[in-house]
Parts: sequence; structure tokens; C-alpha cells
Amino acid sequence: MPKLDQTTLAPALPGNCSTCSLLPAAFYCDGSDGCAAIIERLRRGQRGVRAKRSIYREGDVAQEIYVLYDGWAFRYKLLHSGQRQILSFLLPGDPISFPLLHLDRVNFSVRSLTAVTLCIFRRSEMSDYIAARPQLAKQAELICVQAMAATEERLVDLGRRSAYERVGKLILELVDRLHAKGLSDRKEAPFPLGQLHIADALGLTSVHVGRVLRQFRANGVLSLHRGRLTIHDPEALAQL
Amino acid sequence: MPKLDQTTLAPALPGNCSTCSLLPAAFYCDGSDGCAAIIERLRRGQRGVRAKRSIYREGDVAQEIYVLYDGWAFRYKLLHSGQRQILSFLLPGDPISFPLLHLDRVNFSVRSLTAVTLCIFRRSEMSDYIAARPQLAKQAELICVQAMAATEERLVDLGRRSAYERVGKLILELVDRLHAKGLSDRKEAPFPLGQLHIADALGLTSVHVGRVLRQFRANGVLSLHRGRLTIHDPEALAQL
DNA sequence: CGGAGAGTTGACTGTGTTCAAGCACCGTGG
DNA sequence: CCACGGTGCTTGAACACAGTCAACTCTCCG
Repeated sequence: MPKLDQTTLAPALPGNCSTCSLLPAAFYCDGSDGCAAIIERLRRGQRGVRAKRSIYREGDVAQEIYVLYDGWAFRYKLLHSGQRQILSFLLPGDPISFPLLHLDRVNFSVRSLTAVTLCIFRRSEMSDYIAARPQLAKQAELICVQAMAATEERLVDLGRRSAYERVGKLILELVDRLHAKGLSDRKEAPFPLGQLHIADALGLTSVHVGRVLRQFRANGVLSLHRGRLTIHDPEALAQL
Repeated sequence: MPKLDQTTLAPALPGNCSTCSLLPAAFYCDGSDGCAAIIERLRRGQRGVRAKRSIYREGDVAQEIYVLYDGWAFRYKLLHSGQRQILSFLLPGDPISFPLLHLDRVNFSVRSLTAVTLCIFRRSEMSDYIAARPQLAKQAELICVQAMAATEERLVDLGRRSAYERVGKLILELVDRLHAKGLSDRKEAPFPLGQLHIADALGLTSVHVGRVLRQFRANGVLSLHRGRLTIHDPEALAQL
């Protein structure tokens, strides 16, 4: 079995923007002809980051903003007590992260899960570019509203659902997002999250997540092994 | 003791927009001279709603959007099981709610807590008005990002903080917001939330919220009685 | 006076945590 | 090729925070 590409040091390198498969779906693309050329001029290069490395730290001044070209990462907050709450997971094509356009200091941290490549933009340039295009500004607001809806859905999970439901819904959400990007067939998927990541995203402990995953396995719903997710019973999963 | 104005049927009625004290802080005001006149033309009147009435139901098509002129309300989601998760509380001057500008169907419900008056706008008109003003579009995005930050802070609460901390932080947040609007001196405030509302916002039960409030009273931190909040020890509260 | 709704209290239960030990896997280096 | 150490996963026992259920009180209001 070949190494998972998510764990290699240098994932696929972006060529130029006009051939980039992620571009058409990006929030900063208005679909016009000249768009790719403009964005290519806006792009300030790329950066490779190894797995489990810090990308932003809470309080950093963000002059540069990144788009995740390849690999997985996550946004989180750290408490004084050392506890961690993961806010969201970032998949290939996701911006890191939209609010950065408007905040002088980031109010969360970001860390790579796998090796990752980032496309680099200057915040001020990207901001001007969007502001000059009402069409894009509207699209940007839409992105923000959708992120809001996702966060609120997660809020409902933490407030009112059992550990079993939370874990199931998180996995389902990630598989759906991967599917939308053409990175999974909904039966199998790369899955670089550890039990501790799942726990920190869902307000649980890694020990309990382990027990819940055992239940899922016992029920024949899904199994998670060595960075690989397999879904045996999509029906049962969707039921949540 | 006079009746609390939050529970009267018809709260203060808005005059015209140019004399409205809420306008300068509203997200749809760019601060220009002609602004109030334009908004006054945009405004399609007002509506009074009694306490504990439904304002939006999840799935509704929203042609009209509202700004809360007076009174308290809250946004929430209902689960199949009948459980409720409150997403946020709305105070005088808050829009209900920003995402409505971009969503054809609302993905949450809204209910009045006290008697309420709403200023009414047509969604399409408001949307066009903002889109035509890049300055406003940017302001709108900022509002959205701030709402996002608040929701993520709540997410951290539900995921990683004890019941005692959650209740304390919620009360502190509301007092700060009231203070910012000139509606509280941080020592006392109207507080129309019941224990069930607090519980549904924080992922707890009303019984347990009752116990936590008793602790706060016993510790001499704050007391909550008959729709009135009194803070005895702001230090201890801010410590959370 | 009577009823509804919200808050209070107590006993009991349960979901998820804590702590601790052991195991499997994997990359590294001899 | 194997020994080593680190990290992450598994398991079990004891515990705690918060939930459930049920009875009771208080207040408001008709």
C-alpha cells in the first residue's frame, strides 16, 4: 500500500491559477474570463507546511491570508486551563479563514493536520479586490453566512445531542464535504483526524470518543482505522 | 414599583429614523447626512409583537426583515425530540438577523421574550441598498464576522466549560451588551430570561441552572429575581 | 379564590470523565 | 534485522457533573 498523500511532506504543488481545479469554486472567483489572470497576479506564491505544525496563533497580526490548496488543517481556541476547542476543520480549497479579511488580529489558532500547501495572498490586496466587485462582495457575505450556519449547527450538537450523535454527524459532515470536492465516494475516505481531534471538536474526551467509535464498529455502521474511514451503513449514519 | 417596560404590550414607538437613537449604531447606516432620510424611505413601517410570540419559524420564506427596535427576543432551533437550542439573544437595536439578507429560507426560529416592536424592511430593497454602497457592504461583512466570533465563543463554552462558568459568562455578555446600548449600569439590569431560556442557550436543564444560580447567590456574586438582575461582585464575575 | 407557570428542593440515575495501566503501531537508529 | 521510544488507541474501575422525576411552593393574574 502506498503512503497516504496526506502524510507526505510535499503534496501536489499548485501550477498556475488558470489550470487550478479549485479556482471555479473559490469565493474570490467571479467566474469571468479575466478572473484567473487577476487572481494569479494577486497570489504571492505558496508555502508548504509539514503535518502538526502551527499556521496561525491566536493574537497574530495577519498580513497574509492563505487558501488551503492541499491537505487538512483545523481552527481552534486554547483555554487557560490548557483545554482545546476545535472550531472547524479545513479541507482542500477552503480559505483560512474568511474572517481574516476583516480582523486585524486573528481570534483563533490554526494547525495543520497533514502536510499542507497554502496559496498566499496579501490581506489588503485581496480586500481591495473584493470591495471593488459588488458581485464578489455578495458572494463573500454568502460564504460568511454559510460558515455561520455550520457553526450554529455544531452549537446545537454540543448543546443538545449525545456523544454518539455528535461523532456520527461530524463524520458525515466531513464525508459530505470531501464528496463535494470529489475527494471521496462516500464509502471510503482518507481521515487524518485522531480521536483527540474528534474529542476536542465535540466537547468530549478522547477516551469516550474511542468508546463511541467502538459502538459504531459493533453496530456495523463505520470503521476508522489508521487514517482511513470506511462507511458500511450510510443509511444508519444519515439517520442522525 | 412600576411595571417593567419590557413586559408592556406596546413599548416605545419609533418616531422617524432621523431622531432614532439606534440608527447611528445600525449596520445599515453609513453615517452620511442623507442616510436617515434614505432609510426612512426604506422602512416599511413597524410591528408590535406581544411577549412569548413567534416571529419567524424555521423554513419560513423571509420577504420582510426586521430590526428589533425595542424589547428582547431570541433565535433558536428545535430538534425532532422537542429539545430546543437557543442560538443567540436579541437586544434593542439588533437586526433579526443578518443572514436573512442572503437566505431564501430562514434556518432558525425567532421568538419574542418580552413585548417587542420591530422596524420592517423589504429584503430585496435592503439588499440592493447595501450592495450599491461598498462602504456598507464592508460594514455588513464586519457584522457577520463579529456574530461569528460570538457564536464560536459560545461553542467553546458548551464544549469546554462547566455549568457555573457558562451561566456566568452568558450573564456577563448580556450585561455588557446592555451597557454598550446604555441600558444598564453593570450593577443592575432588566433580565427577562427564565431559567429555561438560560438552560436552552447553554445546553443545560432548567433545574440545574436553578442550582447554579443558587450558588451565585450564595457566593454573593449576583442575584436574579423577578426579571431583575443585580450584580454584587463584578470582579468575581469577570474572573470567568 | 383558583389555576397556570415558573422556580425550588431532594433522591436517584446516567452519561461522560478521570486516572492508570497496557498495547499496537511506526519511524528511527544501531 | 531487531531493539527502542514515542504517540495514539484500548480497557477497566471509580467518580462527578449534570439530568430525570416528582412533589411542593410562590407569584401573578383572572
